[in-house]
Amino acid sequence: MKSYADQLEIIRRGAVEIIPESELIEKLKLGLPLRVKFGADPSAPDIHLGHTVVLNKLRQFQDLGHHVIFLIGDFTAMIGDPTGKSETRKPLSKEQVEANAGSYKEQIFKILDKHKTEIVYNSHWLEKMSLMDVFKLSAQYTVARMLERKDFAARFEGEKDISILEFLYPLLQGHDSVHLKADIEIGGTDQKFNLLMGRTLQQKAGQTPQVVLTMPLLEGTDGVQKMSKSLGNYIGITDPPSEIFGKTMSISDPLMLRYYELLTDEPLEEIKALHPMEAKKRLARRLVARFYDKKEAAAAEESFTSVFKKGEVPREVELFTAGHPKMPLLDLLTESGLAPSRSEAKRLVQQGGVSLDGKPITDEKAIVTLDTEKTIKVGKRKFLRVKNG
RNA sequence: GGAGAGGUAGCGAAGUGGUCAAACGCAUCUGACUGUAAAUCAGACGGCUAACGCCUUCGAAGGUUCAAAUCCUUCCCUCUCCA
Repeated sequence: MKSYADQLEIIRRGAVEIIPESELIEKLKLGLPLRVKFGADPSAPDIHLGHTVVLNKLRQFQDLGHHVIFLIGDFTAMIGDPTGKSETRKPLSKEQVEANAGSYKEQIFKILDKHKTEIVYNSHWLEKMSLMDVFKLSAQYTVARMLERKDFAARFEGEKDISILEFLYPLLQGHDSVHLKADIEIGGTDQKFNLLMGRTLQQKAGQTPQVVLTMPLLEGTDGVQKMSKSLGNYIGITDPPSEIFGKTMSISDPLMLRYYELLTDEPLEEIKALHPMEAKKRLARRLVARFYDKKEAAAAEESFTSVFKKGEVPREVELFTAGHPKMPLLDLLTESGLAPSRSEAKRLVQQGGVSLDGKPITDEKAIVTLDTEKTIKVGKRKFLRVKNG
């Protein structure tokens, strides 16, 4: 095992806060594997770059010889979002949770070391709690202190609803730490309050409180809001190489630097010296290589260059088989899923967003003859090959 | 339990009997310009129709009216103050 000072340096990189660092040092000095907890919400099984910020940190812990406990919050996911306002937190059935958890496992091992990861489900212990247990847990914290959480405070001020259940979530998450005897818990900065709850409850349970380590939230491709699937501003780690490459290329320059900072360990000064586009390509290559391999990365770059520099059609384009040899363009667009409705399809055509074999079509009444295979392009990056079945 | 305020399209927010498929802003989409960047400009932004137009939307269900997001009734939900 590395010296505690070396470990600390690695752990610090990218972290927003280590609470408190002195306790972390003490724990590291013991020279024993620490129990590093991370809780995941299984409602969104598609892992994106935002999640990888924390996963990378977990991987570092593994490489340093520590024990990672990957907690799947299946119990809370089955209850969902009590306010009913968030689309992303609908209650999930047991089957859905299981399916999501399965796909989670597949994905996290693109980053984590399978052999050094313990996966646990909080339903295993939360399900067994009696009402009395819940009462006892509730009695360990007060509403006043609960309102210290920024998000609660804001809603309280703004006269928005806060359900009682929402007060229970942090308590349950803290209780998970007690149950797992966590030494360290990692999470995004938005989780700070909940992570600290673990410390409080562990202390009351007579345990040495966990050290809290928060990582920054990664902004999505829009550069403003945090990356999330529901906002559609994400780059998924299971996205095809060309998508990862393309999405990365379309982020803004400042955002690119942010991604370098949080997703790589390259020195930023070096990156700033490059032409922004070169730097972006390098980032895109690195990301594809991380989730696939170098060969895919090179192929994605080549394809990107040919499509957007030379205006060619990408090599791999999905094929749609039409039912007729001759089809109105609008039907073709809607039936193939390129447009959600005829009105939308018409709009796209009228606005010059549709082209067939490289030729723009602005006549919304156009009929497409499918004697040979044709390629439709919609917008800047949607391609589809169509042929008559 | 009492008094009051409110629920409008993805979000925020106008609209209080017809001119409302519903102002405006944000987000989104398309085009131009570019480095598929940013900024900017132009346009679109419920569905169906070639089009006149038709159909479905303003918490839910009924009702009044030639006509309702707007008025009435009941219900559901949120917030504030009082108890």
